[in-house]
Amino acid sequence: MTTPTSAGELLRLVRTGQATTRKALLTRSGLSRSTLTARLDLLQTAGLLAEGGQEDSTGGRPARQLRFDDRHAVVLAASVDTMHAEVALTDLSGRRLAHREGPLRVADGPEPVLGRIAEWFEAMLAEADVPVCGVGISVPGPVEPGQARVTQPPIMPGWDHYPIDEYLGERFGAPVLVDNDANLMALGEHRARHPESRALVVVKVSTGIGAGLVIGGEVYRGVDGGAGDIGHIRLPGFPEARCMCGSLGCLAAVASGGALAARLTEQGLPTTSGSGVRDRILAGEPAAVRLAEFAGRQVGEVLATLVSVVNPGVLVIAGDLAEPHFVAGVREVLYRRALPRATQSLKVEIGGTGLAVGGAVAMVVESVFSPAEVDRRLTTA
Amino acid sequence: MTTPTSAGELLRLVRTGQATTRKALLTRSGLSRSTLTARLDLLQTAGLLAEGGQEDSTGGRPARQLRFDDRHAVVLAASVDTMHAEVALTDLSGRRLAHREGPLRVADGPEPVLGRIAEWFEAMLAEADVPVCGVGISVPGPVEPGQARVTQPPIMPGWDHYPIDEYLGERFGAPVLVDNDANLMALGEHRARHPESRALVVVKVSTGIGAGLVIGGEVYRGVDGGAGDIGHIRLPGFPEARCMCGSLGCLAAVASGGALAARLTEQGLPTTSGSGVRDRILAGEPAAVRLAEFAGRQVGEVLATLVSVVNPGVLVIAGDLAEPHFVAGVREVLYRRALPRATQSLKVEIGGTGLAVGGAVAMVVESVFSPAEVDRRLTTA
DNA sequence: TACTTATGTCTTGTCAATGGACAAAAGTAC
DNA sequence: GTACTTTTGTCCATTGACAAGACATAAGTA
Repeated sequence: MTTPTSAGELLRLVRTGQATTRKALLTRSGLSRSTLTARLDLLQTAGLLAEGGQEDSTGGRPARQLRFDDRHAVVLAASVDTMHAEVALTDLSGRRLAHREGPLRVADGPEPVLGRIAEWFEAMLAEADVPVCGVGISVPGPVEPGQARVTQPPIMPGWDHYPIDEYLGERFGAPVLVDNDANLMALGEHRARHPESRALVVVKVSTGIGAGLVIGGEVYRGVDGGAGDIGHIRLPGFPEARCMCGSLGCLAAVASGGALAARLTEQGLPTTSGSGVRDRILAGEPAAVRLAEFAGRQVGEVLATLVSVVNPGVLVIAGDLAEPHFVAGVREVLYRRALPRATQSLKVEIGGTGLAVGGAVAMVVESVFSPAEVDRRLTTA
Repeated sequence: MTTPTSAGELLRLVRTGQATTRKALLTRSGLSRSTLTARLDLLQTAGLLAEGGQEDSTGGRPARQLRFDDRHAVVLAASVDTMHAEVALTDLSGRRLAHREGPLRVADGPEPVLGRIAEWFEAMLAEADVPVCGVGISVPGPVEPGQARVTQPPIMPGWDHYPIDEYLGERFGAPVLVDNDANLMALGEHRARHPESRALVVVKVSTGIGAGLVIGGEVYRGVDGGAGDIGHIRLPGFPEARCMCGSLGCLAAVASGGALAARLTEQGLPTTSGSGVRDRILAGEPAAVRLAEFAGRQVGEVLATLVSVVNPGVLVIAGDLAEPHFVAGVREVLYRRALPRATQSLKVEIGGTGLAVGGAVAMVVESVFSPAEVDRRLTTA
């Protein structure tokens, strides 16, 4: 059913901006006009496709633009972080229609956290009365591929195998998708800023350290869903650094926001979290700046290998420590340790905010409006 | 043309062993019997498909087996290594019909080396009179994706951009495909021993050090074709080790066969190449064994990060140094430095011989008999 | 007003594939 | 040897998707 010219595929072409007029779809799909019209009619009556403005005329009648009807449903997305959470109600293009955020301790366990998130969701929904097509949640822990549950999270006590999908699914009557924050940040960054990149890596450095990989346009998870798990690689030379995972000398125990907070506190500058470290760095406190560069270099040691192995086009540093001093440390080691071949066309960037929420929206929209799913709904309806 | 049930796809199902009887193809493809018969007839008259033996009866007429006619053409494959080359004439399943090998210095330049390889090819062809469907060459240097030429090879003087495909293509009247040895070893290992693995890494440790990745069944090359290029990551702690790439402290300058040969020579045990080092290790010479374990640990440092990033199911150590002492060093560091999550289901193995030749054959066969290519030929013929 | 380009809507023909019906082949069970 | 089962081949009418045109509008520019 899902051929390269099925209705679902056509919708994908429009949705991803690869073809936004009937003319473009005609040449791109190779379909005849009659067939194309029939398909588009189906999509339009299903409310998936809408007509937009007009192209500039090239001498004759201007082409009418087609757009994915991104207003006929909304997505609920949430990013749960260690000490903080953020939720958004977006249209299907990821535009934010409403937003909430606030302190929320993931360590309090799933029900308090998800309860608060559900309250936020409901408050946002009260404002706009549109059906919810899906819920996407970003969590700071490992998620088994395809499951909506966290497994053996190091910093999420009480969450192990908690049925996040059931809790939220019953409450909002929509499919619930969950993934790890680094994965979703990578997905969000890819879709929002580097849709053409064949390989992109996001490294999140906050309380912990983790990487997300997007390869060939899809999140790469590895065989056990552990790909990108660089936070607990043991660095040589730090046998005394105790990590919250229980080991000694982990990268996260040396260079994460949590580790730097502890060091600053030792040095008489009480700091409790990665965002506290960030504040001190941004304020220009010398000790914090030195530590940021140091941490950047440590992470850079690992990223040099990562870049040599994966050879990505884009490397994004995100999270609390994603600021110029840290990134300078990363760059310094990266360019010293990795081959020019791997770094010459590499872009190293600082990530924006809201990446995880954006990735969660993308995950939901691409699942709910995948060509196969769209075709299925059109034929059963 | 290439639908999920086209003749080419059917051939692929048979070739990869996913469906080897008409019955199986029927249920698997969902085609009607008439259509399936027509497709199979096409493939049979084109000489691509042959009938094999019979399945065991399940109470009635036993199903006849279908097999890819792996005798109707042959593949010429060659693996060029630094000091040695190996060629094979194989059928389309990769079975060796003839074989040659001998010392051959890649540093002598493309024409002497390719000339000798072409002589071997011709000698082997004289024995069996079957058409050549393609030529596959494995080289110890970087190959631009999709090209049949080496670019800026560190250890192949005179080969830069040499048109290998033209030289051999004119001589044998068949398409010529070229790829890096690590990539082809990974492909060969995947196809021969781990066809189900979703992510497999081969690390070749001989004169140099390089890794090849097979992800989702295909060779992963990264954005610039540099993926797996771990030989010249600079290790901390070896500022004096001069590498043939011109840098200092590269992994290859510390732990490759070439580096160990130099160290052994310094210690009064003259050794010229990686295979010389191998001989001394296998002979149990204490200095060589100690060095092998040392080198294994150094490579293990890098592989710990690789395994954490890629989370492969299989890690194969191949090349001159692929022997138990070296691998013990790798394992020791790997399990100490990487997370259990990444290593618990990881198989660490020692690679067999002839992997690169096997990979070269697979590269050729899969290119020449890809569904798209098969469909194209059936329709034009 | 003439021309150009984009789009919608018919009709008709083509072609691939289905779905049976019928037949034959090649085993097993007794 | 006979009855039954299962696999395979073949023929043919029907279906359904699509292409290819023809024709008609729509909506701009020169």
